[in-house]
Amino acid sequence: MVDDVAMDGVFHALASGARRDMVARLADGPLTVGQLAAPLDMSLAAAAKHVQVLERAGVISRTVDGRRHICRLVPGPLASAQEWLEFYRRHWSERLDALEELLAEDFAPPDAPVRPRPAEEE
Amino acid sequence: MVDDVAMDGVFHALASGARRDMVARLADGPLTVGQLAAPLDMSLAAAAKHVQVLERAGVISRTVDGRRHICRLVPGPLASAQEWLEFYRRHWSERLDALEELLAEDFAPPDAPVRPRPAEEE
DNA sequence: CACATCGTCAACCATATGGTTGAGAATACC
DNA sequence: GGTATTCTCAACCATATGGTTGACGATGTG
Repeated sequence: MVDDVAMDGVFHALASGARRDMVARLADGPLTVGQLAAPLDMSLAAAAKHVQVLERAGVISRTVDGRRHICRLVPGPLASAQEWLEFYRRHWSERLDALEELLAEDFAPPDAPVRPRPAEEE
Repeated sequence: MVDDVAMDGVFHALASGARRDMVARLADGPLTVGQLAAPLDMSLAAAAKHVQVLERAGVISRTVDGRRHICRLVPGPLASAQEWLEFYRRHWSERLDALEELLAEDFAPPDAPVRPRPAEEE
């Protein structure tokens, strides 16, 4: 199955706008490191590090073609992450309507009512 | 829709086994900070920090009941992450069969000429 | 009241992350 | 050959992360 550490890597790889942008554009086909870096507001070296993060997470693979490195999506890892979330989605839908009732009475501690969404900040 | 920074937070929140474990157990119903911390091999203070990360990402919310802090899942943010992945899943399925062929001939002969030129540029 | 429990907070430490620059290895082009 | 392009690598820096411990506020419980 999907070991825990690998999952860490995948989610961490996705925890950056720059890297998600790369994944998004990679979904339309392979791109070189330079092409991936182009639209990002950072040096090539910085972007290359992001590519490396994606690669180490297994989210992308690279093939070297002459002097350029061609990157492409690897479906598996992203699918694993998606499935992890999908699994818990069931619980949400199950709980979603029950949750309102639940909040009203079921879980209420013996001496204090629990309210939904107290909107507290900081 | 889902702003980029919020997405960063959600994926980062999920990029830790400890925090995913919390989410997993939270899917079965609300738990206190202490209950969330119990199975994890770290101090309560450390676990409380993880709870805080989840909370700031909007993945969970907390209500204070006396001296206990009760945490529950907030479906929205996780659903957003799931949808982000779901969107690109389409691209994967399109490319999935093409990829296998590509890999089959691209990797087989180590000294054969490098094959595909995906981006014909200058 | 005295005491245990739950959780936060602050200080501290080690390491990881995200960016920079400069140098250099390959490769392509003239 | 000489030069430009593509990308990696190493050094460096600032800040974030993930853990620790100790003290403390607030709340239950005897």
